[in-house]
Amino acid sequence: MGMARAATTTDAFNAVAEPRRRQILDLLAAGELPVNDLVTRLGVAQPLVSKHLRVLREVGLVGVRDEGRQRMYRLNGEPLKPIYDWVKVYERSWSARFERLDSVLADLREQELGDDGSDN
Amino acid sequence: MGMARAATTTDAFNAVAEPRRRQILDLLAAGELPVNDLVTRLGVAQPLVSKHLRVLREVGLVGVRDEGRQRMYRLNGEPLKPIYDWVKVYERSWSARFERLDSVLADLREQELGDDGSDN
DNA sequence: TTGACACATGCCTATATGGGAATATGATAT
DNA sequence: ATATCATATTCCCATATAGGCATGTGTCAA
Repeated sequence: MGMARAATTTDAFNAVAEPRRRQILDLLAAGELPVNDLVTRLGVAQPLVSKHLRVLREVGLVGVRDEGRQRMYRLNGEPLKPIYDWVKVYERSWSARFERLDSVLADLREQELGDDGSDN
Repeated sequence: MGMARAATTTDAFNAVAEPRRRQILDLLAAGELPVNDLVTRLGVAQPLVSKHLRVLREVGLVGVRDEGRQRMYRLNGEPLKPIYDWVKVYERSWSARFERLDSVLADLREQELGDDGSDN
């Protein structure tokens, strides 16, 4: 009764963990594209692209529109918002913008710990 | 010779696809913690926490320090930067901040398409 | 109708889990 | 030395892929 890794269709986090799917989204960011264009630009087999698109569709990251025999895929970035919101908080851990503030806070913390009441 | 999903230790994208690991990072964001504190706060089995910590360590998202019989884990957010950088670009697809600009661009595009040279 | 084109789906395999249970490792206290 | 506490590792299982290949489905042209 073991559990495996969560499905790629569980949420955007799992969906975009796959590099190929991020590439697809990057390509769609410039505008609608039919599957074949994605196949050409990615240089991978068509069924594979279709499968990745299915995953992206199931988490709502892309939408489709029928146009003749082609299917035009378009980006829908909204499901990425939870990722952005979550990761944004951690920006302070690498950005130089926060370095000064962090060092000040660290100093305050040290001062507090070392403060034994004496005024020296 | 089939390929499976990339290892969770491949990069931060795969590592944080697991909700439990995001929880761990969230807890460590407040400061160093020993494994047992994480076990208590997460309410999951200790071996499971240790395994998640291993994954996080392998992608560099946490560091460890030995303190007696405890192992103090600390956050290192830097590996999250690629995620932030990638997802940041898509903010325009959901944020209201960009809605006006986008609608202007859409109008321009339509105008261009519909422009047949007549001035009506 | 027949054929070509654009996609989607089904089947198969090797791989990588997340979690449970038991056990191993390491440090501290007695 | 021994018991105990704190973590890590190992073995196991069911599940979920990503990719390759073959095939099904739907649309348009001749």
